[in-house]
Amino acid sequence: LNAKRPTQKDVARMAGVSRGTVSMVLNNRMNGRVPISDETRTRVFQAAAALGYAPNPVGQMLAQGNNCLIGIFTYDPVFPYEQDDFYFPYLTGIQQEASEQAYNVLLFTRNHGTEPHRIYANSMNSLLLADGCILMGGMPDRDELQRLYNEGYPFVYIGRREVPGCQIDWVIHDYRYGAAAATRHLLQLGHRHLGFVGGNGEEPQADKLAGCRQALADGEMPETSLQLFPIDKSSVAAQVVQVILASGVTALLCDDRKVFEWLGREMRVQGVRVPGDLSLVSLTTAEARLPDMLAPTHVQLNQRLVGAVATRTLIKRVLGEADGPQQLYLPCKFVVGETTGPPNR
Amino acid sequence: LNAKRPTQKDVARMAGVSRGTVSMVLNNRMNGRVPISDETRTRVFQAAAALGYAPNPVGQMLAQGNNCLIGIFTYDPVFPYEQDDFYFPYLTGIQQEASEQAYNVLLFTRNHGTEPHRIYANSMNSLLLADGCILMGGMPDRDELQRLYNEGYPFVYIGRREVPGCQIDWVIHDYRYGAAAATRHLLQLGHRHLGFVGGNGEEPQADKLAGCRQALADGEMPETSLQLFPIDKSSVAAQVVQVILASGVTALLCDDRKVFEWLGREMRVQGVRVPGDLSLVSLTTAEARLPDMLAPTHVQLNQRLVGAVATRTLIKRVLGEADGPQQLYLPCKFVVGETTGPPNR
DNA sequence: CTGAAAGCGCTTACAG
DNA sequence: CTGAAAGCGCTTACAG
Repeated sequence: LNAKRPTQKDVARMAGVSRGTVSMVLNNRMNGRVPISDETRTRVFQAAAALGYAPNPVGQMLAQGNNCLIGIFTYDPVFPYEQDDFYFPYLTGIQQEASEQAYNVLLFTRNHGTEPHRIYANSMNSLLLADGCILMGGMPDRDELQRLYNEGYPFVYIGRREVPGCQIDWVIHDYRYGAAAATRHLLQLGHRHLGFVGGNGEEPQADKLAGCRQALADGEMPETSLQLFPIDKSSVAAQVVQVILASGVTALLCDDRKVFEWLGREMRVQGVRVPGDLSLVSLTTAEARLPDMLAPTHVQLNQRLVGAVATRTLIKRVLGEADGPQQLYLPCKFVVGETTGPPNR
Repeated sequence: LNAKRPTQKDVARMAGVSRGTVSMVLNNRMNGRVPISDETRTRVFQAAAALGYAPNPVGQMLAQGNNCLIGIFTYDPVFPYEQDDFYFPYLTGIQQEASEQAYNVLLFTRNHGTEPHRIYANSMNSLLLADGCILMGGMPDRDELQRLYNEGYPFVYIGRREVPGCQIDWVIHDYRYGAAAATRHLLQLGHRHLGFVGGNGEEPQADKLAGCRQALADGEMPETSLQLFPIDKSSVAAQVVQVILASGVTALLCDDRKVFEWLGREMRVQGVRVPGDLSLVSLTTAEARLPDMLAPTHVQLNQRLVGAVATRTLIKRVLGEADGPQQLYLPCKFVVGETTGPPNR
């Protein structure tokens, strides 16, 4: 395509030195103890500038074996786009931390067309270009995680994930705390019969459920209950709302914002009043997006922080500075909005 | 750190073939016309699987000279975070297109601490790891763009940017069209004296201004005017609003969403009614974020599309399939909301 | 102070 | 059908 880029050899020839010297000068390294003469140095710099030379990073990477590259791989489709505002704050945190530690960030989008998205495309690890990788996504392939772990490839999962036989690194919000706080709030308002609506049965949801149950137990109230309403992709909102209404619960803990909004919309359609007829809590960050929406009572996450800490942890792991499995719970905050109130019945 | 990863040589040894053969088999390439025997192939595959071998992409990149990597570099700080929802839709579009074309995406965050963010860190092109790069950001360094262009490094700017002596590639919304539509709308409502509030004087703003002026000229109304209210980082909202009110304009075209929200907030503080006292238009996508906010009259962008088209253009350029400068205007849509109405005076 | 050589892990003509 | 060699562009001990 373009005229070939100038190479180290060109600079060396022009400056009248060897390639090794060019490398030393440009990287400001003096390998033996004796420094290179100022006169030689300026000759090299001038030649580099004259040629518009910049070292080919690929050559450097190969020779040094260190790429200064943090990968991001997600098991979720990047699309549908509605998830952007959930996914991207993590990315911001990752970028920030990577930037501070002088790493670039590599998004492994390459095989994202293939369904499902896999790390071992053609049965080979496709993550090797990065020194280590941040993994995300609701439903990872545990076998892949196990294999990755056994191969010694450095990675950190955003979200708690248990892999048989391995203690993988993860960073995650303390969903358990958040769910417990939400449950206490509902108990204080006078609710006794709570519902929990959730989708997949992955660890983050288990943590939330555990938090709810613990708060109920700690509350030591007589006659409290927690009913589960499992949903999946085939669930119909109208039916789910009917089932919930018929169940006698007066308040609903929603696994995440998506469930929260999905139910909220349907309730409005059916004329169910929130919080009059039913109190509603989102166990992840939710926002009042439309002008006529209530401010949600929700557990506010700090995705930026989680992303940054995951990156810090990963870099430590890459550098061999992490001893033992890193499994971190980061704080989240319970925020009382307008979607919860005293029970009506 | 970890036990060293198995290398091509290990596979070759185990399978009892040469390194070249391993390469041929694993890449499913038959360089001469004669295929490699099935028996040899399975031996190689088995050895690779047994060792958990995956080719080191850095080696491949160096040998092939093609990295399948699209870079993203922005002159804007990634932070403050408020810009996330403006910046990220572009990213989504880039990712999508890169994914479809089997490219990975590299975020050049590495020197993002240094102020200002530069491509030529240590006077050397830091973008070389990617085959080509998408550039973004409000206030690029034109000298860098010129140098990049002259070196033949493939890049596409998101946003029109003129560089002396070069015809660089860019992809951009048709702001001119959007601004013209907004202006026509205001004229139809009966406004005659319009204001334009804008910050930097970069090309996108010039396009918007040109659109406004053209619509005014085409309207052929007597006694219309367009007043400019330039602002910068030191501008105080309260003062700007005072100046605007005193100026006699009845409608305001805001260069972007940030200006729109900044003025909107201040007007509410001062009790200026929108659109009663003043009609307000945002010339980029704006949303009603708070429950008691009006639906904005605005020009709706399609950042995802722009990101995707920029990526497509860049890849063509990288592959040498682009002939001549690529300078594309993509459609945007004018949306009438609640912040515009007939003038009061 | 500087140069020649080996090596990083791969691919690709070129011989056999 | 397969192997030996050169080359991608760099860095890093090692000699001088």
